[in-house]
Amino acid sequence: MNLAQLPAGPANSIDRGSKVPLYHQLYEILRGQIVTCQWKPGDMVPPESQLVDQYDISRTTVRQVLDMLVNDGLVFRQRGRGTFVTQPTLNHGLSRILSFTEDMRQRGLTPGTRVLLSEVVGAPLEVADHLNVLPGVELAHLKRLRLANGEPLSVEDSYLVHRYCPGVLEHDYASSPLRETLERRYSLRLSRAQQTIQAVAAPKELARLLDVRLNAPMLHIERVSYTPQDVPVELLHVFHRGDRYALYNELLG
Amino acid sequence: MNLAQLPAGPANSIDRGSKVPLYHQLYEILRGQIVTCQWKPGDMVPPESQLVDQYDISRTTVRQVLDMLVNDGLVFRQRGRGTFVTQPTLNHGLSRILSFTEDMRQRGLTPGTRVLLSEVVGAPLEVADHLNVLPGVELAHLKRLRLANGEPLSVEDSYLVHRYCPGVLEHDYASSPLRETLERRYSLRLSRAQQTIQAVAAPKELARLLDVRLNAPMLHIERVSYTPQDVPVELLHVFHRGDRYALYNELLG
DNA sequence: TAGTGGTCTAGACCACAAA
DNA sequence: TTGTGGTCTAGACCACTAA
Repeated sequence: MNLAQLPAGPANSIDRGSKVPLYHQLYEILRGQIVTCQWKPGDMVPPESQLVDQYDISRTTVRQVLDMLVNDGLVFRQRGRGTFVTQPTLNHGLSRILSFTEDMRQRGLTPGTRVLLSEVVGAPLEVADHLNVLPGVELAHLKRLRLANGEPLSVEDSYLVHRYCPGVLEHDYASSPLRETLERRYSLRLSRAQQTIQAVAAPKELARLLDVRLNAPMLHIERVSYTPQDVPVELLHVFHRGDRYALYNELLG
Repeated sequence: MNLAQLPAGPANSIDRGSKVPLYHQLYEILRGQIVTCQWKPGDMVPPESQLVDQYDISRTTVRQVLDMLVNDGLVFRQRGRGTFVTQPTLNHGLSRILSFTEDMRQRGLTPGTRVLLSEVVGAPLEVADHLNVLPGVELAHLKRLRLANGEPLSVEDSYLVHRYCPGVLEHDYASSPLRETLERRYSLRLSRAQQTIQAVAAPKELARLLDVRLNAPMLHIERVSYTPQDVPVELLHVFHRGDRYALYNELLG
């Protein structure tokens, strides 16, 4: 059995007997084409008429799926021309959960990582609260220094509920994204997250790690990520150097 | 002619002869009911079947409109129960353009304002660039100190293209929101905005105004707002005290 | 059981872009 | 002219909620 031939990921055909709605199945299929880069930015998505024929689904349902992808920012439509895969957006970190690697690539920077700490700990009270577990429950704690073009940019402090991903710390997170391991090895997909963003002053340890003066301004993000079943899995604290990192997003009136 | 009887805002009936799509007309009508608080948070929106009858529009189209309102975060649906107006969300400042007043109300704080500066100036180079006008073009410049429960919280620096709203500075912005004046007096609706968010150190003047020490961490937001025709109207710089203000939002995987 | 939203179909006609 | 997406209709059957 070869994992590459049978990815745990999305199927590529519709199962009419399944209880999963057709539009949801088709959504997973098309989304899979895009996130795996089988359809690349700028590529035209098959026209609605072709999707209707190919999957034997009504145009209304096909359009519902495309609407979802448009909402996700994965594709855009042009009347008379077609539907196209979006160029990676500039909505840095404020609409989709990005790994540090993805974020840096989008900014045209080369990512680097140094693992500072990797240990299993009992959940501190405040962390337990965010992850909806009892204090003392085993958590995987991973602390990493992030570099952009070799320069220190951020410090990430990650707490994972260990029973959902036992042995998670045995992998190497200097080179491969944590989210990738969670998805591949533990089938843990983080589909949703809540975060707060604040400006804070760098304490001594952070200042030293990031090579800034004491009390330098930092962008602090606290994020809790959830599975599709709304189970909280990860509490993440990120501290970005204020002089080197900005968030960008778009608002509606 | 009484403005209260004939608001410039949305009509409340469908015009089948109009070139504006039905779904868009219905969207404006329903959205109007909500933003004017004729339908209040928690209220049930008329069931789809009733909207179908009332406006003589097919259910598919009615559902398309409700989908848009759901996407806007204005309503949510519950199968078997109905569709309801949302409680004002906690997505503070990261998905909809909020006035300071709205923002404070959502946080349960009492807003206050002191106008620091109000003048017409020639556009500086950097500002002109953001607003897509030539350097030197007349801009209305408004600088305000914002208070929460009487304590200094933020400083807002606003630049408006003066020819779109001549005389805008003659109104009183200590008590009424700028956006409200723009919409009522000048029919300028800000429907979209782009912003960047950064942590910065408080310079001397800001530190004095906000009663923090020099170089204290501040959350800096730079925002350009656009009309529905994509004309940039306002460049806004906001500086929030880092210890008293946080942003919150939700992400998708 | 009655009323709600959730899913899905098979059409129709239109506006726009490109050849 | 052809092919694309944009708008709209009139149904159908289902799943869930509440009385």
